Amino acid sequence: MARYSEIKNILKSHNLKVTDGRVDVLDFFIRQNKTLSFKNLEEEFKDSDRVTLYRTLSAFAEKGVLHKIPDDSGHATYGLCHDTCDSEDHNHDHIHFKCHECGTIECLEQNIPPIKVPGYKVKEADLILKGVCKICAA
Amino acid sequence: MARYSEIKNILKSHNLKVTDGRVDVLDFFIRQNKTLSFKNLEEEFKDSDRVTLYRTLSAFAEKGVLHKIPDDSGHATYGLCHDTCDSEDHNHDHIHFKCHECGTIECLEQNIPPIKVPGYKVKEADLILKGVCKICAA
DNA sequence: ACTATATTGCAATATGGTTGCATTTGGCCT
DNA sequence: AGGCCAAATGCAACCATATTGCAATATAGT
Repeated sequence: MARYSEIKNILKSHNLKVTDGRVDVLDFFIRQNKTLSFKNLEEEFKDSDRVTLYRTLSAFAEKGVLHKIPDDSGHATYGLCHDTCDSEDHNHDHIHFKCHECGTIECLEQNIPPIKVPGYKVKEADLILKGVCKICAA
Repeated sequence: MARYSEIKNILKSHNLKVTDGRVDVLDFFIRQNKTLSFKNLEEEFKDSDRVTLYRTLSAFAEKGVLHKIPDDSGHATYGLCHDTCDSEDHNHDHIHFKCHECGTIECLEQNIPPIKVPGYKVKEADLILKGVCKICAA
C-alpha cells in the first residue's frame, strides 16, 4: 500500500473524510496506476457494498481526485487526476485511448488540440482514440 | 413523408427488408433531419414495441443507414449517415457537438483532425465537443 | 399463391444505477 | 478523553435501460 499518510492527505486536501473504504479505493487506484472501471472495483472489493462504491467514486470525481472518463459503452471508467484538481477546477483536456485488444482505457499525455467551430461556443472537448495501445502493439 | 419509393430504396440498398416499422422510423429521421435518441423515437412511436425499436435501430446502424453517436451519458443517439455507408464501410470521421442548452447532438461538417500517438495504432477517433450550439448561441 | 426466412410483439430477464432510511463513523469542539 | 453533529455506510427496495427466447406474423423470391 502507498503510504497511508499520503493517501490520507490526498483525501483531506480534497475535503473528503478519511474512511476505510475511501482509503482502500484510493490506494487501489494508486497501486494499479491505471484507469479502472466500476466493474474492476467491484471485483476488487467484493465484500463492500455496491452503493458505497458508487458513492465513493462520485465523491472522488466531484472533488477532483478522480476523473470520469466518458465511454460510449456506458460503463464509466475512472482515472486518477494527474494534477491538482479540486471541485472548482477540473482540467482534463488530455486524450483518452481505448485499446481493442486489452480493453483498457488510458490517459495520454497529449492534449486535445483546440478546435474552432464557427458560430458555436465550445466549452469542453472529449476525444477518445481507439485502436491498439503501445503495449499490445509491441 | 419523404417519397415512399425513396425510403424503400434506402432500405433495400442496405439489405434491409421493407417493413412498416422501418419505413416509419427512417421517414422520421429524414423528416426531422437531426440526430435522435432512443427516447425521442420511443415518444414518437408510442404504440410500437420498444424491443422492435431497439432492433430497428441496431439493424440500421449495422447496415449503415444510421450511425450510433457515442455519448458519455450512455443514452445512445443516432444520426443518418451522410454518405453512402454500408455494413462494410462506415466512415464517420466528423465531429459531434452536444449543446448544453437544447441538449441536441449535432453532426458537424468538420472532420476530426488526424492525430498521431507514438507507439499506438489509432484506428478510430471520437470527438465530442460540448458547449452552446449555433442556434442557442444566436 | 407458396414457402423459406427475417421481423415483430410479448413476457421474462438481465444490467446498471439510484433513493430512502436507519445505523455507524469521522472530525471537531470542549 | 468524551460527546456531538454531520457525513458516510449498509441494506432493501426501486427505477431505467437494454437484451433474450419464442411463438406469431410479414416479407421477398419463386
